[in-house]
Amino acid sequence: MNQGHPGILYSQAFRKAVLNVLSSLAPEIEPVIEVPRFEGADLCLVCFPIAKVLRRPPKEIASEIGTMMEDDPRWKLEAAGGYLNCSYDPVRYATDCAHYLWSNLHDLGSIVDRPRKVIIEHTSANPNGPFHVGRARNPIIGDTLTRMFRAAGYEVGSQYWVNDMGKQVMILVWGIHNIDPALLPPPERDKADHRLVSFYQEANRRMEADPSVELEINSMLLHYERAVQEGGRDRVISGEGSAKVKASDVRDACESVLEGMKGSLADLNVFMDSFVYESAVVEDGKVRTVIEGLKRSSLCRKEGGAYYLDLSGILSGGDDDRFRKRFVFTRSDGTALYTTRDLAYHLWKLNIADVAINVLGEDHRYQSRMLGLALEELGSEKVPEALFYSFVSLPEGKMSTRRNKVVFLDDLLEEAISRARTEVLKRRSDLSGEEVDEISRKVGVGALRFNMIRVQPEKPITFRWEDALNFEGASAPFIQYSHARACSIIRKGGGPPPDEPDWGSIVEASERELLKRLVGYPLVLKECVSGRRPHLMAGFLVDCASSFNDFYRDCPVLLEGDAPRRRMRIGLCTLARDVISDGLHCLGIEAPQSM
RNA sequence: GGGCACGUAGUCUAGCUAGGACAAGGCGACGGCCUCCUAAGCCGUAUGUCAAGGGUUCGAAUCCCUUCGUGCCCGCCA
Repeated sequence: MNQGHPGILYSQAFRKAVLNVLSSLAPEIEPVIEVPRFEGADLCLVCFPIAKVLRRPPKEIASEIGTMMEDDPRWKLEAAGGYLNCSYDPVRYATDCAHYLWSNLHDLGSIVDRPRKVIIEHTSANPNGPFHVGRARNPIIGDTLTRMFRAAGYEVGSQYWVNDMGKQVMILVWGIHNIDPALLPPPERDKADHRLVSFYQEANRRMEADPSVELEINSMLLHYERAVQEGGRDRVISGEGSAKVKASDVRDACESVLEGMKGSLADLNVFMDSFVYESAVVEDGKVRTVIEGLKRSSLCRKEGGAYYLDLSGILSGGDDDRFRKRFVFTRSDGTALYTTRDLAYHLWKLNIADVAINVLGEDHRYQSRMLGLALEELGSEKVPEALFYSFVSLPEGKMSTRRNKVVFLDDLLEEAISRARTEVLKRRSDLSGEEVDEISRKVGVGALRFNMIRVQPEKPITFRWEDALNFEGASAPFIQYSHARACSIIRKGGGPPPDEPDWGSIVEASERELLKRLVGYPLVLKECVSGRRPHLMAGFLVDCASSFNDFYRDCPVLLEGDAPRRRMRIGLCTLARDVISDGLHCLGIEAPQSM
């Protein structure tokens, strides 16, 4: 795992050298060594803390430590202000970076030596209609994280927790069985989720207008839960006055809508490893077991017939009676709630994984905290981690499926791909129709995913078409373009060098900068994974592409007359190509060979 | 009422977890670069009380406190 990474090796060596001198000067001090912001040095020793202990000027200490340190062929030292700057020998370091990358090209990401089982739950949107852009960050963050864990060597599975027992779904089911399709507007897309969402929307309208509809839906919900609990999937759950609905129809409806939703995910290069249905944890008795367990808790209280955990001693905040801190886990009629089923699911999940990560909208913060507390109360030694994201909003405000004030993910994607197509056609007249299609799709999907992942999840995003579909500057196409350029050079240069080139001919600053940049890949991936900060990869790849563009500008490859140097530069292109395509792969963005 | 987030140039963001040298990019604006490996690129110019105030520190965008603004949540809904 990252053995022999030059960045780590050099900084460890520098620290050791500093420590050697410091042991005689101020043995108790732990030196502060960091990477300086400005260019011109690779590391610096911050001398202010030492100055404070020794009660001498930092500037003086910096130069004194500098002169006391033994000469090392790997670097040059220079005192500046209160800092002792360390600049690596440029050719030596670049050569080491290149050699490291070349030797590890096929397993650059691996950072764990023993696989740990990780389950990442994400998306988990109610199966009642197409995805809208408001929650589009969820599958993108979740899938990106999954890909990164996998690249880093973890054993990882992504799970979609399907809510097939909630009211939203029952509204949809009621609608499908009670509304005449002829009365509905034609669907905007021939896809199950788009076809069926109109039933959901119309059912909502009828429910708001007619209280008896809501009563019927609630009753269906109750009968459905009993049927599932008792294994009676064939049982009729609807009442006298409305169309006959069987328990199994609910699951069928969910699966139909989900088929459509899976299609949207696949279009985004998002693939789930498994779908876990809520009804499954009810059916197999997990929910019942959880309820029994919670009833034994010292925090358990009963009011009416309902049971809850009293969390007022744990959760902070005001104790006004209107804002009770209760984790209710059974209704007075004895039935379970969503949170109870969620708890059962998590208990099972934590049992089969070392780490469980949930990608959740910011509206789930409170609930997620409650869930964690309930798990602890049940004696679970593990609690899921949560990665929260803020919603994508429209310039005019929040999106809502119910009120039909949405941008559908499918529409956004289609627009992105068609916008990409016009860009491709603008530049390339030599491509076949299929090639144009393929490049447009890769660029369109990439632009979309990049835009959603580049921002820290907890920061809000306002959706604007012109930003989302901007193909210039810090964007996926910018990175893909550099990749395509590298591919083109390699192709025209006769393919990647069969053997490791002699890196000794590296002279140009932009060659060295490119290598320094690229060698950061394993470290960035590690930070993305262990810090659960997938957005860092986006910025890193922009930097890589930018460094490659500098190299491209300064260093002709195919026109280079000196054969070893030409080979070395094709080697550099190969390294850049592979690091960029690995990084893009982590982001679920395809790297075109040509564009 | 309370809890939890967020606030960085016209605009969008990085940097904040682990405080360090003049706050880094993108878009937009303006001006340049295709007889040379893909101009989705490159070069240059202009733009900032890092929301405000206080504190800790040799040093604060970063840590602490207060205030303001925005969003989310506080159901025997999911």
